[in-house]
Amino acid sequence: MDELGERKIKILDAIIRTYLETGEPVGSRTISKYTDLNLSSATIRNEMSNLEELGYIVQPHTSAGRIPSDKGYRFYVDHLLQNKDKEISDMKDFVIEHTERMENVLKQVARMLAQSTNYATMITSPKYSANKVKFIQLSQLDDNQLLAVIVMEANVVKNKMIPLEKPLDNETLLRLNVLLNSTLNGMSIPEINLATISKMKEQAGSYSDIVGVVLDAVAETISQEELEIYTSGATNIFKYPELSDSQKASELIYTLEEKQQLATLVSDSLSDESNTGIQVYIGNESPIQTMKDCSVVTATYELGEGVKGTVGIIGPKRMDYEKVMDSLKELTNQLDGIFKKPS
Amino acid sequence: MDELGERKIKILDAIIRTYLETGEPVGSRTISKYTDLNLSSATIRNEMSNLEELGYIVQPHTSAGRIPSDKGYRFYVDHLLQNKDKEISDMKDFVIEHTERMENVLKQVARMLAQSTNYATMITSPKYSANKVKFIQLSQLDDNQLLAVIVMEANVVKNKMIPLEKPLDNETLLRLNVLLNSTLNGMSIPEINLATISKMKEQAGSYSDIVGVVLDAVAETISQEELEIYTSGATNIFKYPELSDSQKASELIYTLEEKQQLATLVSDSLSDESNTGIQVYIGNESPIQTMKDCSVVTATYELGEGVKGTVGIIGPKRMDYEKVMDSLKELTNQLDGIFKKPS
DNA sequence: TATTAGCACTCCAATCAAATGAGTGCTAAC
DNA sequence: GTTAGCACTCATTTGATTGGAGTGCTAATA
Repeated sequence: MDELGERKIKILDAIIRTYLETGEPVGSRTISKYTDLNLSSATIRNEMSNLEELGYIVQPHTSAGRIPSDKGYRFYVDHLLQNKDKEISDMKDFVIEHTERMENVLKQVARMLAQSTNYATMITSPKYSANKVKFIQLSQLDDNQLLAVIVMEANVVKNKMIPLEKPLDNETLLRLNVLLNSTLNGMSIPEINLATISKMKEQAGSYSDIVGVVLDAVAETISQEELEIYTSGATNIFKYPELSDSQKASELIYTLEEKQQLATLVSDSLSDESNTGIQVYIGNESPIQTMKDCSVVTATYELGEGVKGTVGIIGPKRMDYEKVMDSLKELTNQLDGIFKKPS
Repeated sequence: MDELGERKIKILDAIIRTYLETGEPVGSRTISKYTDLNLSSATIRNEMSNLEELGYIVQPHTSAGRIPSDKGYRFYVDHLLQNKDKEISDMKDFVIEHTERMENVLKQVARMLAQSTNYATMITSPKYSANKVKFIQLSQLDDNQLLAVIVMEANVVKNKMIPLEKPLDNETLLRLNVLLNSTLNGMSIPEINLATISKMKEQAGSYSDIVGVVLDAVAETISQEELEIYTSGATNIFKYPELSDSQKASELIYTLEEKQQLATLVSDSLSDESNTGIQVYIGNESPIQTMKDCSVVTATYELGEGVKGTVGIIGPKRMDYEKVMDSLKELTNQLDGIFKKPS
């Protein structure tokens, strides 16, 4: 709200709102008519000229209307978009079916969000770094394979097949199971480091050779954290002419399909924590090059105890920030704790 | 090779081959020059006129060259594309990294295939209907949860969380495990029907109430066959102008993203088995409406014992059928048996 | 009788000019 | 400080023109 002056702000606000609706450059006459400022188009023109000099708006070409610059959008998001904390009553409720496989829940969430917003969406699996081991079991599958089943605190189950030279006898298997459970139980992933492992190898005593193989496999499985990213609604971008020419559409959809690049967004959004938990990247603010003509809004959802994931919406710069941010708030609220009670 | 006559066939062949390369309607003059027929353009014109009457080629508009009709492509694929069984030496080898998670292998295959062909690709997880149960284990996870781990013949592991009212004592658990393994071991999915289950409930005797819950959960888990479909290279369609206008591209990419519709292709391709295992759908021959401007080539891969999956390539009608079919053959060969030796 | 040369005709695609109109910037008056 | 008025700019649309590729048909040819 700095040195802009109230009138300029009102005009900027009007310009941006109008542009968000129409997607067309907006001219002085429109503003003069559709605001309660009672100023002639000429005056508006002067102010617009100023606003342009200050970098808030931009002319696509001489003698066209103005459109917001990245700086303009930024100002709008930071200052003009008052979060009026409106009642969520009229918000479409996110009916999340209670499937047990988290994967399916996430896919579903992405799809619903895409449908209700008409933008492209992404959601990551939660990062379980703070998650603890709850239960481990080794079973002899056949003569040369061992199956390790590991259950983490939030009922995340991991499986690992371990090849063996020769079968283990029952007693060894039992001991191993006891050893694994008693040592690793309640530990979180960062705590399971080399020191822990070598200590266990010591305790294993005479078996230490075979035990080593097993331990390494188990440790690897536990600590390997696959960050899955699910996207949906990629084709929604065709609804916005400014994104739907072959070139841009292709690049955008490619990044959504390939997903790796999206990971940068995630780490960004998880670390830099504003108080609301919602982050807005406008145009070049996004770390992803192909999204320079887009805006990305991300939010963090939390299932308690540092178990966090990211959900994001990708749309044109003139996206409906208000609706999008509300949707994300609502969604993260609902998502929070949905996995707490299993099934 | 019916009543077409050798010369007509040669001309048709030339037209299609030229069109496959250029993507432009091909005129009589081009054919007259680039074939060894030594016929003037006028003669070619007459023949083309005939071919058009017979429905093999089509004029986009008067006074343009001809392009193949669906019927023309069909003839080409059925009769002109002699599978010369060329040495696969010059084929780029599919280097499939040996990750243990099948999911990742499939994703990788789809991606590589898309990259090497420049078309969109899909691949399904194998259908395990004939697969047998190898190992089952129930574990008491905590006071009100049981974990069932089921391993199938091809080392496919399934997990299921079973909610309990009150914990089971050790003996019951042991008995259950024995019962499950002794009864279900070696059974394939279709064999596990209601009769089997109720018989087991009988055998369970006094526990039958609690056993029922567990059995149902296990049976459900085993029989629930999730047909996963992975796609890749959707944005490759932008490389073909005839597919890359907003409308078509959007619809196509949407079907690739949503995937459900692709399932119809799969069942089709698994059932109707030609001797080569390769199926070609040209334009409207495809069961999927949005692909009427595309051709789809599918192949079946088999991991032995009726464990089958489908892999497919989606491209413009003027795709390089020869290369595509070769690639698929090569791929299915490599894929066959890759999961036989675990890890 | 089959093939070919020649020519009129069609139609797409590219090019260009003029007309349109939304919007600006500037100046002079209020 | 605000406004009316006017000249100017420039993307977009429209229509007319042209060029070229290709066909279909007819008449000549082998």
